[in-house]
Amino acid sequence: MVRKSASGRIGIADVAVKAGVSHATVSRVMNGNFTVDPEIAARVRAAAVELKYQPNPVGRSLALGKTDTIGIVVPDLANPTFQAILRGLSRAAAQDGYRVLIADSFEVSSEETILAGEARRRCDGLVLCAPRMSDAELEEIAPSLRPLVLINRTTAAAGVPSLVVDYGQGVQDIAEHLVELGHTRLAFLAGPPRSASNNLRLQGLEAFKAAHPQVEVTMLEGGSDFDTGHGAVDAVLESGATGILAFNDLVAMGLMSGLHERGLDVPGDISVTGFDDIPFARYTTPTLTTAAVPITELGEQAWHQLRALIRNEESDAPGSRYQPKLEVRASTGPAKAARTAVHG
Amino acid sequence: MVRKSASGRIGIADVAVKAGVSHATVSRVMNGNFTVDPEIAARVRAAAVELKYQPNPVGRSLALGKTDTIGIVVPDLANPTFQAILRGLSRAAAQDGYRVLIADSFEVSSEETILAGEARRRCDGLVLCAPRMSDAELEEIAPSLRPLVLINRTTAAAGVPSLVVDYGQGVQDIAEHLVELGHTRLAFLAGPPRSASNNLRLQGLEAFKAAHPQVEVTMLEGGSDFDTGHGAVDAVLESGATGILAFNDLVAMGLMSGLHERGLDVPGDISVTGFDDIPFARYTTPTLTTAAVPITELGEQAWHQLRALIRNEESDAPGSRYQPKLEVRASTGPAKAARTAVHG
DNA sequence: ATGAAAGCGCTAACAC
DNA sequence: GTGTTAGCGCTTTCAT
Repeated sequence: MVRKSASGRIGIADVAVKAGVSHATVSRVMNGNFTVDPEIAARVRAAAVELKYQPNPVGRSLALGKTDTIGIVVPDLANPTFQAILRGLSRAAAQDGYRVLIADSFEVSSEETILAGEARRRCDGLVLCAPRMSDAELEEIAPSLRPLVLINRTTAAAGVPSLVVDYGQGVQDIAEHLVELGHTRLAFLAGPPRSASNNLRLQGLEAFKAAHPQVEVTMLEGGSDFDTGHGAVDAVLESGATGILAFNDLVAMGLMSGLHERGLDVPGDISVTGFDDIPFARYTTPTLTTAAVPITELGEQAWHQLRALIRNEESDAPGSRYQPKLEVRASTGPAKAARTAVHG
Repeated sequence: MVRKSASGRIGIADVAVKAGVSHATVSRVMNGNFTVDPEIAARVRAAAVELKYQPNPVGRSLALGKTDTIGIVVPDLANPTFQAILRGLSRAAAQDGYRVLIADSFEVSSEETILAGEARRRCDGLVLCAPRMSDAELEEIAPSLRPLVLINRTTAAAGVPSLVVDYGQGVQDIAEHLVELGHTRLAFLAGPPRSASNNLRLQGLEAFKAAHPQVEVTMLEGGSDFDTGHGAVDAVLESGATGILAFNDLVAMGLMSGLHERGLDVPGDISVTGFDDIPFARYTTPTLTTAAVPITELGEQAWHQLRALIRNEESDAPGSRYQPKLEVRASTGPAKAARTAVHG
């Protein structure tokens, strides 16, 4: 029995009526099933075009058990790193006909769990970006979120690949670079406390300190944006360090700006380094020494991993590690005679 | 008849079985229907918790005819302007329990129509961000996309509010500022050709030229990123202009960087202005004179408009106009004695 | 107050 | 080859 669609919108039933066939046939035609008589198929297609019929994805999703949508949960959509990941992910997924649903947790780790679950139920898979939740919680919810890909975080839960940038190694490379320039007093302007990538940087610094006991490394609290860097000038000067490793490029830029306002020269008085190599980094004055992370590619790879899981294929690289690449530019230079700490 | 859910996942039927009630009752409880006996309701809730049951949003969407999701179509997710709009939109929508589905058209205007339609069918409403398509096409498809909100674009189609930034006025304010500083030869480093906001800027410049016939305004082709600005140094110098209006802050930063490399001083030799007032603008060297656009707020307002349409309420402000605010910083200064055009 | 049943729009197994 | 029918998981009349 064929009824006309009840709602206002054009449904498969309307096309069926117009073409004088059953809605099953319409469905077949719309899905390219070749067992349909060419003549009838043409009639159906004509009716569909005339009525501007487009299958309702919700009905389709319910019947097929898939949504052709993936979700991504990020701690902060304002952060350029996550924007870049989102961009890479969205572009790659789009090429395979998948859309992306975004969920911003605004750095509230308790919210993350809820958001992730909700997003996952609407989608065929999930990318969890540098989640702020604890290892225990992550491991507990991970199975229920699969297919799941982790970025900048790992978990003991099975079948959950993760893509992580080796921030630890990157920080060590930067520190080595500063030491080679003669710096013996360094300071690290840290990122958000719960950030996994910040922890990796801290671990890297520990390794560095162990290898270079003669170098003094001061730890300063921070954040991930310009203002953090700009506001850290006092603390930086107080530390007496001549080589500053900022959490990321944004922080470095804010810091350089603040130092400039104080009449200090970079790298003449102080060398500053960033992290990420965002496009801005090569246009700052001076241009910024940093560690390049192929961050958009990370988003793209996340999709490839997720796609493999969704298709139930063997993942070719279950968990990849990305090595940042040191980019030496103009914000770092030889250490000048040791500065004395400035107090106040 | 109550059957257990067929698929692997926990469904409403499983909870019904466990609680010894019909799934209708479970549905009532899950939706806070108070006609259910408190004792039974408690039993159902307990069963739901124990089974970790969460209603399937797809089934819900099909039954309710709504998805609690909105879509946003942007021409380029890499553009900070659209990122900011997305952020504002996402944050505001999340507060009302709505999620955001993104569709990036990658500046391909033919793709926009398809993407918009697809996104719309999965969502309860759509935000179309500075679409590149023609007025005719926009007007034609707009009705089928409603509830629809336009950003930086208007249409004759009925019931489609739009939020537009008055880029024309902003550009005029900047140009006036440069004239007051004594500049008589200006150049505009344009944005993407199909960009509506670029057209608005061009219109603003026409108005400016009409009001200031004595001022020479050179038009230069451009784009919307750093590289555009950086690569425009030759053209800028060739123009002989002393006051350069860059399409946006990114272009301005690229240009300043390029000028710096040539040993030219900003604003000593040339004044440079941006547009948007992205956070970076106050940290460049020199700090950037620009026109501030409350772009995140724009995304937020887009949601409020869309929400009103979805709820079928009267929109309180059917189509708002945002005035950019001139921010004078250090990248603009008095014109020095007229430079002669540099050739080659 | 609760269960049975219809229906949201679609796909797919099953008959013919 | 095509129509009939039974779901997909949920909400919501309509009976009781």
